[in-house]
Amino acid sequence: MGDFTGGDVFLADCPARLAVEIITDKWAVVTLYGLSRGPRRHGELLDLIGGISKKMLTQTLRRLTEHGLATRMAYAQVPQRVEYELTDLGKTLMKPIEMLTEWAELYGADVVAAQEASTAD
Amino acid sequence: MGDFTGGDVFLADCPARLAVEIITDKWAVVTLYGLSRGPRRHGELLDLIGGISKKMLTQTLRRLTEHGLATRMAYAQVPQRVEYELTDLGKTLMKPIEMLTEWAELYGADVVAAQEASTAD
DNA sequence: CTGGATCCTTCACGATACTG
DNA sequence: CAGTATCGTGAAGGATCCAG
Repeated sequence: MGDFTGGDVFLADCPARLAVEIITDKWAVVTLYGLSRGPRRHGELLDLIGGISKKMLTQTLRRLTEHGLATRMAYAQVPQRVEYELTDLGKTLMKPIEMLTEWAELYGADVVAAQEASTAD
Repeated sequence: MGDFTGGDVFLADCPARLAVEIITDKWAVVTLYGLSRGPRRHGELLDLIGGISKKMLTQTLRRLTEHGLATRMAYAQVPQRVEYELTDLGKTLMKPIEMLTEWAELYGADVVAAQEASTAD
């Protein structure tokens, strides 16, 4: 996403940009989370992740697969069965994500409080 | 990720959702990063973060401020001078973000490789 | 210099219907 | 059940001009 003429920070084209791209994807984190406990079928994820549409889930899963974070296994059955699973690479990403959720548990209330304080001004 | 015991829906309203919202914001992470080394002026950030528009930066900074992650200090000068700085709360978020950038440094190449492999199909 | 207000374009996303 | 295709809407985001 970027060629920048910026300075020394991480914005130029350092690899961190990549992580941001992956994480910034609206449904990626949630989907990864849905896969964190083992293989899941498309329909299972659909239920597990409330609020995501079939289209977005498919799209997100394909992207994760293309990035080598998940695998897609289709079983030739009727009815068709497709399972997604984290790759080893994908699993390595779960640790940073867990850090994030831990942060949210620790400081989420503070953020909400700040938000309300500024809204009620 | 504490709660997500069994058949729980991750998305429902667990605190992690908040972190996802903050992080998912396209420019938030980059902006936080720009502030991680100390107070920065609006214009400085604009240069530091290549590719961001003035509008988006303002908008992102306001949201960070509302969330209690940054402070805005305006000095009554001519020309006007406004500095943004991470709050203590904001600084706590930097650790998870650093985890992410570390991940990117470690595994970014793998992701790119996977991406190219799948694109070249 | 900072940042608000418009305008305008693009696209992300959901809903729906259809294929295998 | 899994995935694709199409369409429509609303939001995101850039460019530009204006104000303090």
